[in-house]
Amino acid sequence: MQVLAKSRKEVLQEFRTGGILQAARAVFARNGYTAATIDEIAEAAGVAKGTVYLYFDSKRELFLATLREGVLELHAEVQRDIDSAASAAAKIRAFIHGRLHYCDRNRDFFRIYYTEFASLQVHASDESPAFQDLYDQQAALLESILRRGIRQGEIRSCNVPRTARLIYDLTRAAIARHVRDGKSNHIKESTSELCDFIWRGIQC
Amino acid sequence: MQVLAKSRKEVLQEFRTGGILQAARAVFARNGYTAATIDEIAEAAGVAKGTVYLYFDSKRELFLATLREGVLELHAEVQRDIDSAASAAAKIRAFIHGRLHYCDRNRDFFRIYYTEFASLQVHASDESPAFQDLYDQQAALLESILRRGIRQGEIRSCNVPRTARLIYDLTRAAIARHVRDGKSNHIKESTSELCDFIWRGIQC
DNA sequence: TCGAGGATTGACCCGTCAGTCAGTATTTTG
DNA sequence: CAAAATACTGACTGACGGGTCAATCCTCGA
Repeated sequence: MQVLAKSRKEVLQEFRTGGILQAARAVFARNGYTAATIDEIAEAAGVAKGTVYLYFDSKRELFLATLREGVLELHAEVQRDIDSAASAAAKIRAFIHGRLHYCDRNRDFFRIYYTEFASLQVHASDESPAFQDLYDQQAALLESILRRGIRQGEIRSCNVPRTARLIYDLTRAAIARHVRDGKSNHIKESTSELCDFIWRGIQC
Repeated sequence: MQVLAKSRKEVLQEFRTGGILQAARAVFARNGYTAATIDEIAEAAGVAKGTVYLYFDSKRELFLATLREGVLELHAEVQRDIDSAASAAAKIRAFIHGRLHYCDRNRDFFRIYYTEFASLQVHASDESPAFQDLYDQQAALLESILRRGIRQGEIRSCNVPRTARLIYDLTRAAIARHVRDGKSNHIKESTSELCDFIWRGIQC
């Protein structure tokens, strides 16, 4: 019964962890990190406060776990979309559309992601490096798309890291508006408009 | 002596208010709203905690006053720059350059502005409307520049409000990188690169 | 110089909440 | 079924910090 017992324990572990993470995501998204309380998260998850601390060491760690979970899932999904696109233009479109699509389905996650990203930009902190790496990795992804596009004559020569950042920033801002305005339709249109802007600029 | 007495009081009022605002700006920028304490701000301003409450009703109000002061000054400066530019391209450049220039000189302000903007985007709050108006007013400024450019054949037809937002977002993101990376030079270059991106896109 | 009125101070009050842990419930094992 | 192990609970603690206010300090006119 050793194997089964262990499996049962694992299942329970996963069940609780998942439930708490889901509750935390909602509460953090609604109130922001500071205003959210462990009591509220515990209640939302249907467990006692103490139980939360059986699965996560601290409020901060719970928050970071919530963030990390979403970021990893987002990145994996977007990566898939990009890989199945051919041209640089299509890959950039996949980058934008994949993100919009994921965040539209996971608005709570995006709220956390967005504010945390902003404060990370501005306040150096201890756990910054870990997330900075995740972000940089995404920027690097865009950079390689751009470089390939330039090499193949699809994209004009430009400062690649800087341009990658601009596209990344534009995408984030576009998602913010989407999430804020609450329209879950029009994702395709938003993507097209944004791609058009990035591609052609505003010049006549 | 009525007039003089009043004037003296006013001078003192202004002196204290200014000192506290300045200290608050630095402390809020360094620690963020929640982690900042009134004790720390009071110490930085060289007054006792109670004195802070003689000039501002609450922590939140002090924060908002700090933010408002900067936003108004920024907007006034940028407005001047835009007014003295002729073409749409020059006005957009003035919009970007003016902001970069101001925030580069007032980095503490920008840190506050940036994080607050992000959380405003995501969490509806009581005092949102007042600041939302300020932001919208800036977006409207950009919109009228765009419309004029389109009318005069300088800019191609596009979704004006959306495009204005994109330019606004790009500018903010560019400043964030500047402030984060700490280079106070290269403002002109950054402006040019950004204008180029907005104008021509990345297409070959 | 005196004292009235205003400005300033900082010790204190009090609500909040992250984190703890002794006790209870549930499951497993022998 | 008893007892050991494991999971869970929620009342409690201690730190923290926003906000207060009685006491003190200054300034200035008489």
